[in-house]
Amino acid sequence: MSKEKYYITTAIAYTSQKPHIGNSYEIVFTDAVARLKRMQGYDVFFLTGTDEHGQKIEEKAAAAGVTPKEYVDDIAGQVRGICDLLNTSYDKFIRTTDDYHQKSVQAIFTKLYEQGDIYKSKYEGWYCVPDESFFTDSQLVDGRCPECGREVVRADEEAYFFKMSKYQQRLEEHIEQNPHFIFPESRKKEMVNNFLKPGLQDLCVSRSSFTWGIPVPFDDGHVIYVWVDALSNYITALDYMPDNPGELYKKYWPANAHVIGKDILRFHTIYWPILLMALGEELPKSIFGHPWLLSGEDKMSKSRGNVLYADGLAKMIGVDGVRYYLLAEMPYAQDGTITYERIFERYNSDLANTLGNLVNRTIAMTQKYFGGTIPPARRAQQVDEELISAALTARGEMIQHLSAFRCADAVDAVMTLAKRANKYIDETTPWLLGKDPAQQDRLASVLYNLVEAIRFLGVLLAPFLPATSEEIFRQIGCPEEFRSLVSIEVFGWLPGATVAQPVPLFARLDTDALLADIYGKDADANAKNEDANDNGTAAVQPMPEITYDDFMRTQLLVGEILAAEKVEKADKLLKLTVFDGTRERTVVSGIATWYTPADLMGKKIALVANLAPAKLRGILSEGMLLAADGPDGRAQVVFLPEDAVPGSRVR
RNA sequence: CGCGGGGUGGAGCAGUCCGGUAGCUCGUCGGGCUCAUAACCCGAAGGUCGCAGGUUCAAAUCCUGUCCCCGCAACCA
Repeated sequence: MSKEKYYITTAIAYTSQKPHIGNSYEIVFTDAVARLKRMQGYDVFFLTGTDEHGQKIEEKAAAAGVTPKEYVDDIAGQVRGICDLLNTSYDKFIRTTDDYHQKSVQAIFTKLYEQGDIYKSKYEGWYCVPDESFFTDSQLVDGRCPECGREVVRADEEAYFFKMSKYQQRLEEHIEQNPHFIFPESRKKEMVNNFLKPGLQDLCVSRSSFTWGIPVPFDDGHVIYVWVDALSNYITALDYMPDNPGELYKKYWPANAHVIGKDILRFHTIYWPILLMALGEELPKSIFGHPWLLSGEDKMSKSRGNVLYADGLAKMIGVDGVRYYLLAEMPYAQDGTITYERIFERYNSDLANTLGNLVNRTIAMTQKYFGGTIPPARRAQQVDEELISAALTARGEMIQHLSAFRCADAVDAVMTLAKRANKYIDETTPWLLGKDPAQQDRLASVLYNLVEAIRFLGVLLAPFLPATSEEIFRQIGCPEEFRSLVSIEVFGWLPGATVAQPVPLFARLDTDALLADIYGKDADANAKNEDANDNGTAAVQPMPEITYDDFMRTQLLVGEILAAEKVEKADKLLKLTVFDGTRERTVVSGIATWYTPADLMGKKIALVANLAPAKLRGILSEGMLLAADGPDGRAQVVFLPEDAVPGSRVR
């Protein structure tokens, strides 16, 4: 009898930089689901990997002075290292630079081209010959090149397009007929209302402006753009080739679930299904757009210095500590937050106090009263029933919630059992029973029930905290055959128990000391401008050294702000009139969130005077002003002394 | 009126689809216990469920309006 298959994937991580804890959430979450499915007896295939092409990587590699391949090898190694560190049970790690993937993507592209779904067309625009650049109507300044002000000509560039509109109706029908295709529900609405209803445009699926990508096989100078390349990983990983799918593909496709971030929902719920339709393949069963993990109130970003990394955190609270936080704390459909305070609080109260202490005290009592082995003679009482019922309830709820991807609820269901077991100890007062020789049978019964409840916890925690689960089994002396989901269908299947010496599962954290240490280090690191990677905070990326002459190519001048006004229909933009010592110029700056025009009137600022002009929201901006990133990502304009002379050089 | 999400005791969340005692975790205060990792158990205080109307016997929940926050899009040179 062959097992039912279950194919689940994460998105592939973009290898432009080391993934932070928010990125790691996705694979840990997916891992929990995959582990549950395996426990339920499914034949699971769990895929993750890296997306390694594109212009951004080409640029980053160049800046770092290495080849793109060297660059992505390094980052992909880090991504995989974090997946391993976090003890995730992926079956395959795909890289879009893998040979088989590239070949398959080329074959897919070719097939779509040959059947007419991809066609070559022209990207039309205004072309500035000296600058070799294209511009759209809205980018032009008075009909001229925004870069150099010269004449532009109508020109076009060749590119490949995918006929999205052809499949639009079929996709709409599919979404309607399969209510669980996109979830949570609110995300589905977003996709349908924002993108499907207004109508799909044909999608440009090739680029010729950079070379770090999979070449279009029949047309030099074009590379396949990210949509066809990255999305296809879900099938190329299964040895898919058009018209000749491999064994893995036949076995596992269609995917049961694509787990992805809410930011890339559009690509997965619209482009990807249409691509599959065009290939004549089945669509994935469901696509889950998970929320984001925010650092405090904000998105994690290096410039804000609020980035946390899985490895740094794991050093402080262990791998399962990190996993626990992610799995227990993230809401189902809303963004979650992470701060050191919350991490430590959660760890202490749930893992150390509720769970760890329960296991510890139970085992310690078993040792103390029975030398580690619970005697067979027992006597049950009414109070036992509540514990037993709580254990069975926890099993059902954990499975139900995690199957519905409501991970925090699933974890909560398990912890509820741990709390109930702690209460049971209070109700049964084994330390009193221990003093009464006549109560030996009852004491044995109480301790047995506790060990059995802990065995339930061990099984139920396995999807979330695999290492802790193992350790629990070891300490209560639970044999292999009593560690399965099936083995906890009935309370009391464990015949007896001989426990090991108690070892605390999770040492309590000295929160104050840790926080003091962290913030102390942070302050240090900021002061010295050092890489503070190790303690889980942001790293400052070193940049290549430049010469004095390099620096002096930037013409920094003292500018005086003569006038300022908000730009209409742009939340963040202020239009400034700046006197540079010679003339007045217009500078558009994205600081309206933090500064009102009145804040800036008459102020002296550092103006980058020889910056190429650019058109922002229809206004030509001639230069920029210097600002720093403050706390919370706020911009802090660098104001110069009031008596600074406009036009004088800043250096 | 570009699209969407959210405002529930000090903090973080659930409940809203299918109206009917406002629930959970943390924190605070008081008590209990001593097996255990100053852990565990019990109890209490604390909320007019953003605001204003409406429907209803009854509204956190349905309807209308309004304020505020957050994403996306636009846009940070």
